[in-house]
Amino acid sequence: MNIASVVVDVPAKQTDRSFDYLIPDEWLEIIQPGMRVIVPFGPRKIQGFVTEIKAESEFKKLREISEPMDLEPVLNEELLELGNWLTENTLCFKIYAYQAMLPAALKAKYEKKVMLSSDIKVHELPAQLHEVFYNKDTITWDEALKKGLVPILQKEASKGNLEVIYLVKGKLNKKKLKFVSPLRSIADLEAELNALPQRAEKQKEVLRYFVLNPEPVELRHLLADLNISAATVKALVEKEFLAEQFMEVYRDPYENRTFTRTEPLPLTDDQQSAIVPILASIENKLHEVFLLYGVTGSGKTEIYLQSIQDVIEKGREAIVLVPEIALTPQMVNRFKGRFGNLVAVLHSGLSAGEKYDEWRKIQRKEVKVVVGARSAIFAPFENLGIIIIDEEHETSYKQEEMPRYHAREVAIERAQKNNCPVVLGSATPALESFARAQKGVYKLLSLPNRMNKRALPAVEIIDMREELRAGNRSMFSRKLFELLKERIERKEQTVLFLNKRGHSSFVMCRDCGYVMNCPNCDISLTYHKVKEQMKCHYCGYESFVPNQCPECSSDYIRYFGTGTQKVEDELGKILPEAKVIRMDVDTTGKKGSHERLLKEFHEGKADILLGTQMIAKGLDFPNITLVGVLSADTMLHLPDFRSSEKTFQLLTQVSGRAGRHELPGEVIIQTYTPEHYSVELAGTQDYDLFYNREMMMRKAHHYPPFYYLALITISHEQLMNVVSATEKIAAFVRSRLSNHAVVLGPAASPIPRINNRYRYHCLIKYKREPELFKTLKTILDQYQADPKSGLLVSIDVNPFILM
DNA sequence: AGCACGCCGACT
DNA sequence: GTCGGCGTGCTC
Repeated sequence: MNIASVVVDVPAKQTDRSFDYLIPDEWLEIIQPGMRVIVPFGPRKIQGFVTEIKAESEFKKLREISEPMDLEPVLNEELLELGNWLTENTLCFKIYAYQAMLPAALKAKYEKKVMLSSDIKVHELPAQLHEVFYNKDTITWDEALKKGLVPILQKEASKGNLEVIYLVKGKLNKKKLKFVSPLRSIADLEAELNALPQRAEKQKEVLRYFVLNPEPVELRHLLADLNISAATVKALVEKEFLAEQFMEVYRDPYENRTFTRTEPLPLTDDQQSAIVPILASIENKLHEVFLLYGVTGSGKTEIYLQSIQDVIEKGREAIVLVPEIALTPQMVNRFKGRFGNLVAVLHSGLSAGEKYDEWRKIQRKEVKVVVGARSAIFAPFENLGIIIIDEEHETSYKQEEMPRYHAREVAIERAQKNNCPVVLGSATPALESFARAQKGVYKLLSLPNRMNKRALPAVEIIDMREELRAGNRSMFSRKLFELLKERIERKEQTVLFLNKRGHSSFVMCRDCGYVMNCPNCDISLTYHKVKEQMKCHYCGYESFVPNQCPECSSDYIRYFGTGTQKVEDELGKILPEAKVIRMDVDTTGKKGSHERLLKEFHEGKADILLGTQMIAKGLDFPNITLVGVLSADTMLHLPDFRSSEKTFQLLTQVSGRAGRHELPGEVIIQTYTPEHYSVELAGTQDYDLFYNREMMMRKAHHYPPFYYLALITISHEQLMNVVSATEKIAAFVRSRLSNHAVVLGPAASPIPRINNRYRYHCLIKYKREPELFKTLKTILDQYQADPKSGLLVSIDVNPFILM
């Protein structure tokens, strides 16, 4: 058993398999499946994952593993297997699957260097190189490139005077601090204390400290607490009374915060009947998927908490997924408050190092619960007792890069392997989920009432066309304006929600209708006020803001669309006395600013919170009594079969922000299409009716949940080439699938060109096609193996964005 | 992905 | 005759 199968860190068709290596004797007992290793691969050294240990290999001329990168496996057996599942189900390279399961800090970085050969002295090299190798024996390849030294270095390398070496960086990246601890017994310390001369008062003080606190203490703290210098400690270390050592510490992002301990709350009858089946599933180690369908404010979180409590008591572990934007301090507090330091938190606001530390806590089994965004589904627990996905309908659970997985599917796969339940919670379940619950694939648990029977807020839908007809050209309806004023007088708070997606501010000429487009992509440029320029969201192209129309030279060229800044400006005009906090990508870019702004609002430092998507969730402040949605229908007309569903969900979520506490809430939804069922039914908050209506639409148009989808996108610099390639691919797919499947295309992608590459796609709608994955794999094999054609083919199984 | 190997055009 | 262009194919 001295051969390791290794998946190497080279994302390419030809290397998407394992390579066998000999394990050197010194590592024989150490190297295990799931560890990262450094291996020679051709002329360089790269990172790889050991997937298997075996006794024999087909391949004869095996090379040796250079060294392990971990002391213990970073992927356990279950995760290694999950990697295979991910690879097969999302059609990605194996290496991508493994990388997706680990914190970014564990991803290898490579460095190429030129090193002086051991038997060579600097003066034996050409004079030109004397300076660069003066008192060091390596230089980086980058430096050599910059200084134009590559040719001469290569010449010396061929003579054997220099060597090109490849380093794999990013081994253990733990934060270590210097600690001091006593090396002798307390009695010895006391003896020394008495033996020390009078003038060694400082040393005595240190000894006295350790007599009282014999545990290791961080050097920095010791020095500060006793007001002594490092020299004092050093003297005692030299006399071998104390020892210095480096110990791993965690960068704890929540270090300076205290969490108020909470106890389980008594459950309402509804909650009680919902939690019973979950607890039974935990008790019997049964894999079941529950859809916890509960209106906003119905107390889903308490069910999560008490289920987790039960899991922990049974010695098992829990994963809680929360959408990134809902992963607020409030949310974290609820879990930390209940389970204290048994909780690890993983979200994008953490630095790479902090994320790695949280992950280490999981790996070292120091925590029992992980709360995190999508990728937390890969937490390296070994004895999962429950997986909870809150707001399960959120589209952010689908990863849009490789591997294009959906956290819900991964959760179900992991839960199956761990014989534990999955709880999907939502007030507005994804249609797919609710349909499965209807069919009995998932078990439906309902919480139809808000806690303490508090009423859902009253929702009023305002027809903005009427406003226009009545001569109101502002973006605030008369009703909303009136209520806003009222709230300010009553010192109550308002949340204004701007649905910006798809309608970011663009520049348009009012005379000729000219819209400023990106020269590389077929999409309009977005106006950025901060930098006072136009920017392309897809390729990063930047341009100045025109003050004259390039087409007709009109001066009436203005930015259009309602960005948050614009709303803020207008608010300043019509309600100058209102204090507004704006939350969007511009104001929350800096780390911690999101939290700070919410805190300020919570403390009542503003009357109005104005924002986009990011304020739709988790906001639970007692003083919010009015919610205004400025334009409900901005994303209704996107080329996306889920746009109605998304609109309904978003409006329902936003409405739920109002009146969650004692004060009753009011909601104003402004729209240009009040008759659209997703707007209308969001007004009455009638999910069931919406579900029925939307299901009819989906059935009629052959969309999920009636059909599965797979999207093939092909791009090339030449339009002709994309079209013909897409035609070929579509024809091939048609020939291989049954006639129950619908193959649409070739069709231009909704964004027909990105970065000067034309994009065409082919959409497959199917129910049961055993040959489909094989077919898709064949397509990928053919085009990925042939990069010189210039064609890029990407496949998204169950796409969420059809662009 | 790198990188080496290899087979054709313009230079010391 | 060689230096170097980047097409082709391999990496255990």
